[in-house]
Amino acid sequence: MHVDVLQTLADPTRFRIVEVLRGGERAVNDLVEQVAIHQSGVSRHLRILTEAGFVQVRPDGPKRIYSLRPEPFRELDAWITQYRRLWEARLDRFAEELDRRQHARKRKETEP
Amino acid sequence: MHVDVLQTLADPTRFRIVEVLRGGERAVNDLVEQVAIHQSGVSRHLRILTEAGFVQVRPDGPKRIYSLRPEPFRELDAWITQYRRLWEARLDRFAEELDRRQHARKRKETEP
DNA sequence: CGTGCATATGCATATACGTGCATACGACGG
DNA sequence: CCGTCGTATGCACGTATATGCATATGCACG
Repeated sequence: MHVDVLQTLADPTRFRIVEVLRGGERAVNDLVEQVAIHQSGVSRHLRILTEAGFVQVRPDGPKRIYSLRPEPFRELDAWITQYRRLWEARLDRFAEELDRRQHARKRKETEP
Repeated sequence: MHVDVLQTLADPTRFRIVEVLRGGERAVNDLVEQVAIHQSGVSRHLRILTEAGFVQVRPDGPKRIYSLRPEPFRELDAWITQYRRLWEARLDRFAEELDRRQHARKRKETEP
């Protein structure tokens, strides 16, 4: 895995933004209301998140609608799998197989 | 989840240390050889990792043997589960159930 | 076109943090 | 005891980075 993914998420404000976006796509101003910092800051964080692959933008009139992208989360999930043996022992194989199936399926389905 | 976990991992040197420790317990000097910074820095990082719950120490003569602890990884894994729906859709429930079973097995969790 | 709303960017600042150096602390062997 | 090896800590420094303010850019509508 790559530390950049972690560094991107490690900032409290960006983390919050990501969590809000988990609830669905949002315009910049909607995010500003939830994060307690100035709008310029939010825009800059969104830039960073975009460059790191966490979010994508869709213009809607004068607004810009941001939403999450799966890749970095997937990467993180794949990485942490290597550490599952720390708390599993017996279920390890089972989990790995599940993981394999998920990756194999690769069904794309957008959200509820 | 809590950002501290991410912040702790977000430093390249600490990340490296964690990855090395995935291979098993190590004394401080063993780690120093692998991370390209001064020994004092490594000790400092180990302190941070300890306080964040990532590692534990075991004295061995004059040496100190560090090893990984599962909790923060578990926490991270639990958090990322919320985002699995970004790339899965149907297997989500299955994964959750597996997760539940894992948690049920090891019900032991409190610390300093 | 000009006005207003939504978002991005340049500049300046403060603060946090990783790092090295020197040194202190602790354990063990002679 | 005394010295040495292994590790932790105080101090000083440089740098990265998050933030606010002011302003630029972009888009819609009258």
